[in-house]
Formats: sequence, C-alpha cells, structure tokens
Amino acid sequence: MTSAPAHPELPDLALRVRSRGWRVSAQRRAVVDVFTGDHVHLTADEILRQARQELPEISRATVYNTLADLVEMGELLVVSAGDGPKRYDPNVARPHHHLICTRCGELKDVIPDGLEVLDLSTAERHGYQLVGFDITFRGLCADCGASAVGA
Amino acid sequence: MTSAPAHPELPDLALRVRSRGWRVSAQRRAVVDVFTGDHVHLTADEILRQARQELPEISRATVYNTLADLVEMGELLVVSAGDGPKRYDPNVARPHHHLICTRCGELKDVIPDGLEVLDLSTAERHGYQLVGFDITFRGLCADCGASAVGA
DNA sequence: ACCAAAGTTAGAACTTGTCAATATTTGGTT
DNA sequence: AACCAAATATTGACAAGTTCTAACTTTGGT
Repeated sequence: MTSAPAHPELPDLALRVRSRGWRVSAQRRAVVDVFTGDHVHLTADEILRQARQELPEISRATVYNTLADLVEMGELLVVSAGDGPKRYDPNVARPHHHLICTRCGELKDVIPDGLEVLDLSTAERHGYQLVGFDITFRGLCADCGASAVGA
Repeated sequence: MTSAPAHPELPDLALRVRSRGWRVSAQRRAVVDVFTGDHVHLTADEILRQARQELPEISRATVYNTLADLVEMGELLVVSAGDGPKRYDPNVARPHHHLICTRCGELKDVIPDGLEVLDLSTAERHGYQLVGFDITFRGLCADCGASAVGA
C-alpha cells in the first residue's frame, strides 16, 4: 500500500499551496496526500484515519484546520449531502454537481445536460445577487438498486 | 370541505393529519400551528421556541418527534442548507427549489426556468436509478448584498 | 543557534439531533 | 363517569460532528 505510484496532481497542489504562504509540515503533507483520484468525497474522519496511516500522531484539530484552509484557498469543495458529516471534494478543476445514493450515501461527480438554460427570472430572484447553484441528484446506486426489492 | 376560512392551509393540514390516525394533542397542534405563510423555513429550535409561546411546557423531543412524523407523512420537506441545522418547509403543494443567502442564511422557494431539459446522460448516471434532484441557488440577499462593500 | 510567528495538540465545549425509561394523556369502552 | 390500553410526552442521558482554547512544538528567517 505504501509503494510509490505516480501522483499526477499532488505536487501541483503542494506547490500551489506553498506559494500561498503555507509553511510545510508533515501534518499538512499527510492531509494533502489523502486526496488522490476521482470521485473522492471523504469525510473529515476518513481523512483523519488515512492521514494517520502516514503520520499516526496527527490530531483531529489539525485535520479540521488544514481542511478549512484548503477550502478557503479554493483547493477543496465542501459537499453537505443532507444527513451525515460533510465531505471534501478535491475536484475543483471543472464545475460539476453531485449524484448521491439515498440508501448508502455513495457520491459521484456529474455534469448534467441542459444547464445552459438554468436561470431564475427576475421575480424569482427575490432581489438576490446570484452567485451560483448546486444540483444534487438523488437515486439508488447499482448495488442498492439491486438489493432494494419492495418499497 | 370548508369554504375559504381565515387560514387556508392549517385546518386542511390538521384534517389530513387526523385522518392518518394521529391523536390530537396540544403539543401537536402547537407545532402544526407554527407553519403559516410562504417561504417558511424554520429550524427545529425556532419551531420549539415558537411552539412554546403557545404551550410553554412542550419538550424538545416532542418537537423532533412531531416533525419526523410530518416529514414521513409528506406534509413537510426537510431542507439541508449546507451549514447549520435542518430546516422544515411546509410548501409541499408544488415542486420547487431553493435560493439561499450565503451570508445570512435566508431561504426562498424558487422555480427555475429551463428545467425540462435537466438530465443525466447514461454515462453520467453511473448505474444509478434516478429519483429526483434538488437545486440550491447561492447568492446574496438584498440586505446582505447592500452591506457587502469590498470582497 | 535563536526567536517570533505559525502550526500542532489534547481535551473541553458546543450544536444538533436521537434514544430510553418513565409518566401522562387520549379516546374508546363499560 | 370511571377505566383501560395504547399512544404520546417528558426528562435527561447520549452521540456525532465540529469548533474552541490554552499550552506546547516546529518552522524558517536572521
């Protein structure tokens, strides 16, 4: 598990993050290293556990601090999927939305069709300055759909 | 059927709810009575406080129990708006989405244009059975937009 | 090597929500 | 109108997720 595969994104992230005035610490490296791959939507607790495999003495507070910093820098997105803890999404490269399994909670990144026309009329804007929108698709993933017999 | 009383929705709700086997209690009446008007998106705590103006001895657990019952009956919707507690939305008459002020948290019900074409391609479905979707528009409400000067 | 600022830590505290045991109330029955 | 069983309400403990605080350690510049 600790063999060294190619990390196409991580040096990038580490660099971007250093250039914003971050001091480099083993803890921050351990947290940043967790975010590899696509459709990664980890909870703070999962991130803590994974980071502890690299650095057993890292504390919960540091994980929360580091995540909050990364979110503020725009390097992570927070996904609040209704129930349960927040999830952290490193896919900030292109805008996307989410598809969640209402039974098991599995999350996928999605880019829906037909978004060009999604807008609010002046009346529906209620005087707000619009900034953006998030879409959460609900459904049953393949596994949960298969095992869901009755209602 | 009643003919246009002072509260067009509440007697209705009380009736629908009684016909589902609910026993009537002062507590349940106090909770149901809180939901009057449009764009009502109260937290459990706000509901507790308002219900206590009618019935000071009502307990927190009863409010949560009653809200859970109403949600299960389809008489209330739960809105999880990112941070903070869940909100309860009595507007179940017609499908809608939400517009939230990212500064003060104020919520409005909205019906966006162009929803007919919103879908996921087969590839983007990731094997899920789609059930529905929720859209959260983010922005600054009139008050917060006015007082937000710089960044 | 030294130091101040930045970062880390353990644990307390807080918020939101659930649960369990006990007490009370409801609405039908006699 | 008193009675009863089931439904409902109450209190307080508990739990998850997250934030805060005060003390300690590390970083990177001099």
